[in-house]
Amino acid sequence: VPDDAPWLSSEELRAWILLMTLVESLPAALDAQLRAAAGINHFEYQMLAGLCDHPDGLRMSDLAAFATGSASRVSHAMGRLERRGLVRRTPDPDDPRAVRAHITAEGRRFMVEVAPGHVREARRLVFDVLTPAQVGQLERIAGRVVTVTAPDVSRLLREGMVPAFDAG
Amino acid sequence: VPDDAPWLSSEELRAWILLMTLVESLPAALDAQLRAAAGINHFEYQMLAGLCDHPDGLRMSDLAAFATGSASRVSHAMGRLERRGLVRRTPDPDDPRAVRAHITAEGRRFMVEVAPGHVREARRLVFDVLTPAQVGQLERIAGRVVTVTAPDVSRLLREGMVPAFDAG
DNA sequence: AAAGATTGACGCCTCAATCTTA
DNA sequence: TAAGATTGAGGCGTCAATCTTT
Repeated sequence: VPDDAPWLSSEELRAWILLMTLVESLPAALDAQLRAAAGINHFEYQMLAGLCDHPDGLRMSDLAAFATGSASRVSHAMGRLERRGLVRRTPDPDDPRAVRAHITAEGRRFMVEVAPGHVREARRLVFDVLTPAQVGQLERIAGRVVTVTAPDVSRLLREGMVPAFDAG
Repeated sequence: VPDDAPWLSSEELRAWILLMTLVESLPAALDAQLRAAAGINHFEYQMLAGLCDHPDGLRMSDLAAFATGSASRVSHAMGRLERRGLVRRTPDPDDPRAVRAHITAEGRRFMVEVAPGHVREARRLVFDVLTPAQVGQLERIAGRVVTVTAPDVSRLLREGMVPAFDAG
């Protein structure tokens, strides 16, 4: 396998091992905090955060792109959140085939309660251990990789759809 | 919430969104490639890679630390791989309570076949889109975060236990 | 045919309970 | 009591099938 770079250099290998450890352990840590504090996982949090920023609701397919999940996954998760009264589904006014997802008043209260603890956890796990320069490097590195692993999200972000829960 | 930095700056937020997209999409992409090519997931691959580098086998608990998973997860995964003839379990010669996991000859042939495609995928998704400088930045950034999210792995790596499958 | 969405079966992982040996 | 490991139940996500509307 001559041209095709059969294996990684020792530097690449160290980076790879640490990256694999990161992508395995960081979601686990975020899930653990949210599960203990609020009984939801990080995917459900992202969905709620996205819905918080869209008072008119989001179509299920847009919510799926937004939270980086399949249509099926979003549908199942919406069912769980709906049972808890945190979200609501209505027909889409524009397209009769589509369904529009909304956050409820109770869901909003829930997020106001949960978000600060989650943000603290994000700081503790990531930003507190990085320098400002490293935060910039991380943004560019993750941006490059995501271009390949999640091109649709990459495009959404480049087009200015910035999904942020503003906690206030 | 004055002192406690209630939310993220816009730079931190961009980095966070991209990082979340990364940790969600990269494992999914690696799982997809391995599942299509070899019928295993990335966690099972990591276990097999670790066992490849240890001809005398590894205790289950060491294998768990190594692959960043719980004892239960490793036990279930070993059961699946054992059914396919890729690994073997023997009593540990030193500690009668412990179990030692080994890769079989068939498992070794399997990895020789599967590893190149997986490495190509790692290159395609990560290293091909990063500069050498960014690979170094990534190593340091991931190393910092992992210190918090997976301190045990961090310690193992610092102590020189470098788990690499050398493909040859 | 194809887009938007849902459903149920199956697979993997977590959690708590259990077993064995120290 | 605790360490090492296994087991089974239950939860979440994937996949394929399905339904409706265009």
